[in-house]
Amino acid sequence: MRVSAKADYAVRAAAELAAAEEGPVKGEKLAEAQDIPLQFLEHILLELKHAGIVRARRGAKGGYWLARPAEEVTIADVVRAVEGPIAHVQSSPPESIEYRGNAEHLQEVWIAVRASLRTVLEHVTLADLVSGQLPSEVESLAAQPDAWVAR
Amino acid sequence: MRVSAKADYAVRAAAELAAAEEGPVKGEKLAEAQDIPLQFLEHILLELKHAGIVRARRGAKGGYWLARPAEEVTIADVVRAVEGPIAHVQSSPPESIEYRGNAEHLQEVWIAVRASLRTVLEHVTLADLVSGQLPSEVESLAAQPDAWVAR
DNA sequence: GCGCTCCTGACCAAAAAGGTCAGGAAAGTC
DNA sequence: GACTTTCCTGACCTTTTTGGTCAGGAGCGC
Repeated sequence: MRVSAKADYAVRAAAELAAAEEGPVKGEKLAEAQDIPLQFLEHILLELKHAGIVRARRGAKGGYWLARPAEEVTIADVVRAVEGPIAHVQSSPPESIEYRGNAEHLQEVWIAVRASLRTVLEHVTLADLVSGQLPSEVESLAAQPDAWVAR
Repeated sequence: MRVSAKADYAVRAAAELAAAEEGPVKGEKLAEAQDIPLQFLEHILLELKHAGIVRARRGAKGGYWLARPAEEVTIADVVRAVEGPIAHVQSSPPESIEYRGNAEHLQEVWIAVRASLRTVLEHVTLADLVSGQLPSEVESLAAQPDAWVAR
């Protein structure tokens, strides 16, 4: 139940692309802006490209840009591109697991876990992230003082 | 963002303990009931014991039982005992991370992610899980047909 | 043709995941 | 007190994941 460095880097780089003016941004610039090891970032950007989230051009004046408008790319899209499916249990999607005995209802719990993650990740777009105008459900989750304390 | 086998096993074993009549339950019985490798399960139960969730006694008539009533143990308690803190980012808690540039608001997003996980994991108790009577917020998350389809 | 920048695969070390094995230490029974 | 049962613990193991680095190739623009 943790967020990997790779996913964190991917979202941060995507945020930089979302905020960029028209035209390609060099990998090096992204790496500097977000303090990410360049060569590692390039692998991440390649995965984002393969997932159809980003486009790229080589050569002078080359760089990366978002394949779609920032309003249409969610954080879930970016995270899935680099980490794979969200909230799998033992490497299987929760809807395909069958529990026995007294754990029968555990499936519903994991489904609910995934659904709750989706309500955040699928509703925040890169445009929201850059502007700081998060959707109201997300805003209110983050607004609870409780949410900021460790347990 | 996945649930490990260990966490899944831990919750399932805890559910069996929650459902058991008064008195200790043998590790072997738990392993059979939930189809978990016995020796692996014993390590997990030991961690649950160290976390104060479970108690144990050795010898004939020995076994494991819940240290607290099943109504007072949440799934979050069990998951934290074996997986550590929920929703850390790059091994740090989200409240302690500072983001720069256009990713500044990413912290709020990760905080919201953690909060949303907590609304499920901290509100479902072992008693809820065994009875199938999940809290209404959780029930309604799992009731959306959408929640059951992969993305 | 030359420099720039992305693209790709190979490689690497450390940690985590998911177990297994062997033996010791308590608790109960005879 | 011996014996059985069951938990307790650490060592060990293999495979995968994580978080990178390195070296070279391929396309683009001038």
